[in-house]
Amino acid sequence: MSCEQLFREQLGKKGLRLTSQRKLVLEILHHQEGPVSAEMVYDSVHQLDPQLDRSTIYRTLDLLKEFGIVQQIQSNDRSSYYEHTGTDQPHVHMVCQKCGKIFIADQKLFEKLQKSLEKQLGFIPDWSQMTIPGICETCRQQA
Amino acid sequence: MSCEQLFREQLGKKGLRLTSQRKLVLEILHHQEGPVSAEMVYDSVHQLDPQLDRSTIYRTLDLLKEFGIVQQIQSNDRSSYYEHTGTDQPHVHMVCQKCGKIFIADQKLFEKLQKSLEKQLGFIPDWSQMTIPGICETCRQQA
DNA sequence: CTCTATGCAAAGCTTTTGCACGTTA
DNA sequence: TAACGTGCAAAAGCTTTGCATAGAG
Repeated sequence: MSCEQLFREQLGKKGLRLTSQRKLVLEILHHQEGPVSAEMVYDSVHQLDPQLDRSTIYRTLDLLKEFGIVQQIQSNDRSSYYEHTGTDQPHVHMVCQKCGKIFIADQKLFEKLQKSLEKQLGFIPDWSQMTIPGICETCRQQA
Repeated sequence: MSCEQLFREQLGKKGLRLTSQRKLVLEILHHQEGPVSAEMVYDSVHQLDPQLDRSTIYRTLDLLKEFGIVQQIQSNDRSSYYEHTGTDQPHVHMVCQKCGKIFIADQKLFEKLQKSLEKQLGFIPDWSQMTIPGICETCRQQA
């Protein structure tokens, strides 16, 4: 099933509608590589539909997040980033504090940690929303 | 060496000065249990010195962070939290996405993960700035 | 006595909201 | 044709900044 169909279906379940604006936002996210900010989505979308408002972007991103079609990522700046995951597993992101580049970590590395946290503190982490700050190899070599 | 002395020394290195305002902010942080927002610091500080401005709080928190005397924590709301670490090791925080409570994780749990990330991606994480989102035990039982 | 720090007021930035008008199913 | 969605404008919330004055060393 295509992403758009999935979106339409989920919207339908809640009595909501698939509009051209919602389609466009999803379309843009679909063609992005890696996480993008709401502002970046706006920029792309704006070129195709100059009328489309930022508020519509935010409202659409909220829905897509709710449906698990995109994941929201915390960054070190003040804004959120969004990544289209489709039917893939959500994954953990690492953000270089120097260059801002975002890396993706192997999910397996977190399995043991997850079990320990659950056992010790009863806390169940949601890795999909997590960002690990740090320094990437390139920036480290430059320093 | 006391925190204040450490602060004064670090300030001195940069030709900066230890003012009564900076002392007060550090003092307040020192007597807090767990992480507090800039606004919470402001509230406490305000009772002792009603003149002291928010901008001074932010400027001071930046310095303290730079010196490693406090660590800044991302939360699930849009604001930052700060925790006095003094000479202790910085630690990883977990934030419950439902009740907003902040937990502290055992640093040992992260050692293996750290090695793997460094080996696989050349990425060196800065745990002191990391926050793990998730659901705490209490909220889970209520659901 | 010099250079830094502060308070004040205003602006910045991302995100949210209220409302009248369009549009979808 | 009844909800629902959109654009617009304004506001909200946290944080930053410019500038004149006050204060530390």
